[in-house]
Amino acid sequence: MLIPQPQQGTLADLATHKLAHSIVTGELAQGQKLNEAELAERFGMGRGPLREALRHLEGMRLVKRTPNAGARVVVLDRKTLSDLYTVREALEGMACRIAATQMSDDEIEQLSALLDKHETQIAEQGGKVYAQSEGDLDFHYQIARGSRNQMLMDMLGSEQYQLLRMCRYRTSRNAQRTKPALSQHRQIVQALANRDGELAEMLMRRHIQGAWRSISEMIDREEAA
Amino acid sequence: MLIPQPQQGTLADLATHKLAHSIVTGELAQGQKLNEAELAERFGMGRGPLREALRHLEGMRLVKRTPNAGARVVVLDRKTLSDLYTVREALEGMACRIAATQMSDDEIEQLSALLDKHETQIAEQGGKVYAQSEGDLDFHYQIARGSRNQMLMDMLGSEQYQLLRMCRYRTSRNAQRTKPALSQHRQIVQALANRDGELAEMLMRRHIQGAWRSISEMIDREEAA
DNA sequence: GCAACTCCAATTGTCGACAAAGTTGGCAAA
DNA sequence: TTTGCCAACTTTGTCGACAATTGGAGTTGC
Repeated sequence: MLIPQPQQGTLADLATHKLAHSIVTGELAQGQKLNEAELAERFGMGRGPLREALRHLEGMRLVKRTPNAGARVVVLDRKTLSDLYTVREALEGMACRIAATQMSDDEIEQLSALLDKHETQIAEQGGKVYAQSEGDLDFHYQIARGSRNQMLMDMLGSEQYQLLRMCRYRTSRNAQRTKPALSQHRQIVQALANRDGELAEMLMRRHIQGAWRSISEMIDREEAA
Repeated sequence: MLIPQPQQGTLADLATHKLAHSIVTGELAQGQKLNEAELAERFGMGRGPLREALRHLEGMRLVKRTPNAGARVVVLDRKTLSDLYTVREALEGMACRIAATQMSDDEIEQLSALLDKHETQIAEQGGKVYAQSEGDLDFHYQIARGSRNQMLMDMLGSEQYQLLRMCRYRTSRNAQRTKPALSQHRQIVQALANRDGELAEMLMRRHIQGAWRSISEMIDREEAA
């Protein structure tokens, strides 16, 4: 689970995690109004902690607040997603380049093993693309960790960037792209193993560009229907 | 002023801005404990809005909270700054590449005019490096705007990223680097005018690497003393 | 029939008070 | 003198109530 510590100290943090999860999984629809009193009751807490949670989620860009008019779940329109993937390309490309010089041989080996696991999962899957999607995030996060850059790790992984997971949940249903993605992942690991940072960055950027094209086409089809 | 709307609706937002400003300018020292009751009184508001503001600042990475132990101003140690500049290199490089194809001729012309203004400011300066520092941020933010990518703009400009301004305030006092920086800025504008995105990205990345080296050396000197 | 106005309910913003956790200082025993 | 424990104080976390603003329903006038 990539959502940070599900339970910890304060109610506000708990509410943050619950809400983030509900938003990411789509349990709370995009653009939906978030009623403070109702949510507070559902979580069994007062409105104070819940308001703090909303402020935190606002910082995460998962909700959008307008003064005196409450908070709404963010809507991932085409432009927002496009912007997101551009940022991702820049950040993950950088992470990959650094990881090539910073990761230990052991870590790269584990990354390779992770891909083996994905491969068997895909082979025996059925409709469990969801697992692959989460696994894909794992792969990318491991590389972010490999950069030894805490800010990159925060932005790409735990805290910031839940937007990406949200996007995944929406689009992973009919993702036909698992096999080419896996192949690209293997290429990236190979470049990392060769300690070729420039190549690794380039492969990662192309990988993300490809993912965006795939998602973009999917949105086109959805809009046509 | 790059801090977004100083006064707007709610007290919590107001407190957010005031606190952000105090932290960025160093009025609140790094690592300083933030006492809720005291701050609430100073701002003339209850603790509720102030707590929300702290949550927001936590999302901005300007304060660090530990449950049941309050919030402290973040400390910019060497590693954090290094990570920050790496992220900046990736994001601003990307912004610059896109801006080369997206900015209008008029915008590029204005950018060039901005640099002219900086040049005269530097010539007649004295010790007013501060103004140049803010001006430098302006330059970088204009390029972010040129990318037409709202997420990049948020990350590099208004909301997120006040960390950078904080760093600037700390290091701008004895910045000897204004002249080479201006020259690099001009090169970047030239690349933008030529619509050469790849070159513009490369120049921007080198520019930021140079800035980091300069700051890194400054930290070395400070640590030696 | 449509527009605009008014009033009302619902929702957000704010405050003060209480509960819980953490911190500090002093006191006693080794 | 040092060390460990205990108690009081400080600070954070939480709740309920009140004020202010908004959005909408209903009504009235044109």
